[in-house]
Amino acid sequence: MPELPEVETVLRGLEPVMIGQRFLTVKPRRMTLRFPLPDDFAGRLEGATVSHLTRRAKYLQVSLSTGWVLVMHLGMSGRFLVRIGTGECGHTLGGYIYDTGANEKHDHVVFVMSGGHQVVYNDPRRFGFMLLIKDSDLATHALFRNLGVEPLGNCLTADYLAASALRRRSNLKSFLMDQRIVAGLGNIYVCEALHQAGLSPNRSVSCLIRSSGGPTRRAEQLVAAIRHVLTAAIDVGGSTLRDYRHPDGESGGFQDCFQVYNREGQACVRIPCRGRVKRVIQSGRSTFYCGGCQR
DNA sequence: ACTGTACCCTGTAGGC
DNA sequence: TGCCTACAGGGTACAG
Repeated sequence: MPELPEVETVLRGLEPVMIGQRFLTVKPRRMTLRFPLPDDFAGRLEGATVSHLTRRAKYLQVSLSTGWVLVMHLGMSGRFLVRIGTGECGHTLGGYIYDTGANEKHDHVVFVMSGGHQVVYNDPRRFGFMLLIKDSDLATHALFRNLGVEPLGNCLTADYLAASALRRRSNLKSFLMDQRIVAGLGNIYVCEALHQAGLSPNRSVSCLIRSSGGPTRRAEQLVAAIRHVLTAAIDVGGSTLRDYRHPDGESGGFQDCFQVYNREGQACVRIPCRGRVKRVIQSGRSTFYCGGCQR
């Protein structure tokens, strides 16, 4: 579900209700999501104060006063909802203040914050998970150790893409989906970035490398396209498909900007391209692209 | 070492 | 209406 722009939007929605606040009560309504919740999950969070929130790839990291970090991943269908709560006794004062359409049956974890909000984790498919990792172990933890560069950071360059492509023989789609290369891209934004760059998802990654070993113009275009697509998506609060919502219940807007994703059979929007959007399966996932302008 | 497949789980859309 | 299949934003354990 959530790719980088959606996780970034969730982060921004949670910051105002979590930063500087204590966990008063933590109520796991189910002990296992994708993995079991950490031992004594509630006990280790209750009383701790949130110092700050960060995002790495598609992970949310909530840093605590205790030196631990609550690491959360939303999987395919995870979402956070914010309710106005009473705090100490955990009774809901106003119920859902926003009509989000969420099914309460899938509210798996409730964080009651000292500021008077309840942060509810809802996840029908339960592919999401939560972990507690020591701050000092974060960088070397198996989840983060092998992650590639942040696509919106300074490390994503045409040189980096070309160098990463040297050791590989896959196509561009699989290459960009690989979190060890670029961390945070998913199916939607890879499809959109490749369309923006005018590159076919079937093309070999070797097209990024010059014979001298340096980056090609295609590599430059790809970097610019990734940045552009992600930035535009974050600006409108990510994409809302099916059940994804912001913590405040609002929908994202980027689904209205899709050029190829979910548009199989429709006309390419690029002018003067007259191609139609195709859907193919690559590595078991749908790829949408225009056979006309993506070469 | 790399690449593709099956799988975790639930909900929804579309065909009949 | 119901039943069936295919498919969904992710990541991992395997087999080849």
